[in-house]
Amino acid sequence: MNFSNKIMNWYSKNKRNLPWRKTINPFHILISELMLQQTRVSHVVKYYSNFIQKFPTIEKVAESSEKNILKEWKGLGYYFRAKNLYNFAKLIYKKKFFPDRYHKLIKFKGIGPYTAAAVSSICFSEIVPAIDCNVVRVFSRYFGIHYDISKSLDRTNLSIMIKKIMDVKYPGLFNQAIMDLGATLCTFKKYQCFSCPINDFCFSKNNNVVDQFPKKNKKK
DNA sequence: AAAGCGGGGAG
DNA sequence: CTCCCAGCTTT
Repeated sequence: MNFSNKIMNWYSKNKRNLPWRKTINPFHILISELMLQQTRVSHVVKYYSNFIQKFPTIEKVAESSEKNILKEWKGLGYYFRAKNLYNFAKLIYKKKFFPDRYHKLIKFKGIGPYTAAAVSSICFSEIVPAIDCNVVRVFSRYFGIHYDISKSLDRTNLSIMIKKIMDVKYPGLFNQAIMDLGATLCTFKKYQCFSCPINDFCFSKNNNVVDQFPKKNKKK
């Protein structure tokens, strides 16, 4: 089995049961990804279902007020995300066409490289890696990348590497599989290499240096 | 390249 | 207490 087969096989058996995984409605997926920016999954779960129940469609959001959107966001933090979501809904409501490619999505305020890749791969099967801190951690350990790849330029290089090994038929599932691996087994601390599906060719596991990755530049 | 933006959880 | 988490925008 190649890298992708191992990941996809593991994911099909071990994926977490999360509410936004029951749909490929692009607006719902976008809401989940906006909520998940720098926010833990367990925290988002409480808000996501509540939000889409109150605002199930783009129309409902667009016809609401910013104040009411913010009310649903209360406690989640990073409140500009809610404002960006509201502005996005109003724009799309007028255009009546949901942006279905990475290069279209990333033009909207609040949608960066990660979120554009997540939505376009999950909802529209675009072959583009979604790189969040889980993905950075997994691949910096797997490849043994000896420098800080959290910066934008280096993420472009990482993206090219991932594109070569990702599942081309189910890029959205592949992206989520890597993130799940980073969230459940390849965690920051207390990682569980013994049950990892890709531990055979993992650089840091084979060299016993998992705790040294990912590399971080010292700040301040 | 670095600050600012939130709140919560783990150690 | 510090660091981190399904990041992005602005300076």
